[in-house]
Amino acid sequence: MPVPLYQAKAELLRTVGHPARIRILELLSERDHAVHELLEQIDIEPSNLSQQLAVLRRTALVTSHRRDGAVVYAISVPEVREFLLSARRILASLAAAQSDFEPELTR
Amino acid sequence: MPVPLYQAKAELLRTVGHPARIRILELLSERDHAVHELLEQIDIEPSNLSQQLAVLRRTALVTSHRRDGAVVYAISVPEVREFLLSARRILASLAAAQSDFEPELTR
DNA sequence: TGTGAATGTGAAGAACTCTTCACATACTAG
DNA sequence: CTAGTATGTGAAGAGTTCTTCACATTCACA
Repeated sequence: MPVPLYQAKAELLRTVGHPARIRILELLSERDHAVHELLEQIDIEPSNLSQQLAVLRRTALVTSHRRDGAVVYAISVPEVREFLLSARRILASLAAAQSDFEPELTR
Repeated sequence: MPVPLYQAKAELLRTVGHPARIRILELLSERDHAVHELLEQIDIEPSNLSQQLAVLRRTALVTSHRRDGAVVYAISVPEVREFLLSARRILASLAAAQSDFEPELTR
């Protein structure tokens, strides 16, 4: 096994592991968004959004370009969508496993 | 969209986003491992391994039970495997996208 | 029951990440 | 050119996560 792969994976996961950044990636995986459109959807300060976008740019998960005077962001690789779904499936599965026990635990 | 879902996803991703914990999950997704078997494969202190296992237990990603005097760990939900593959696919895709440009950049 | 190997825990400091704020830059329209 | 809106950056402090270390617990079995 290539040793630095764990590092790279860990970095990727930590990069995505932030509520605002997940929100951004989910919005972008529906369609490209201008920064001001993201701002309408996500409740954070403009400069904070900018910071989070910078983090995603640094890891090359998103790309940006200027269109009609606004900066438009896009997902750089389509695999991101499947990845987010995959995370959701784990959560669903964990939640299901927990609720199997809840009847016993809550009585 | 359910608001706390981003939180939960972010937490999950941050939990998995650690080299040792990824290594553990990959080993466990091949087959169950006793703690001392994990120790042979991963180069960290026993107590550190124990800490990382505790983190994974807390988020219910793994389960443990004692078998023949040793503590054996197992993946709790099978979706973890697909999730890790999914992460690898993004990395591969990002790497491919980068190397498309390398010829220009390195000359 | 006593010893040793295996596993786990708590606490502390180092290292890292987040948010915020003040300011910088970019571009558009008047 | 000038004002105004949109976007980005740097730096500081608060908060969080990691690693380490000393020690606790568990269990097998002599």
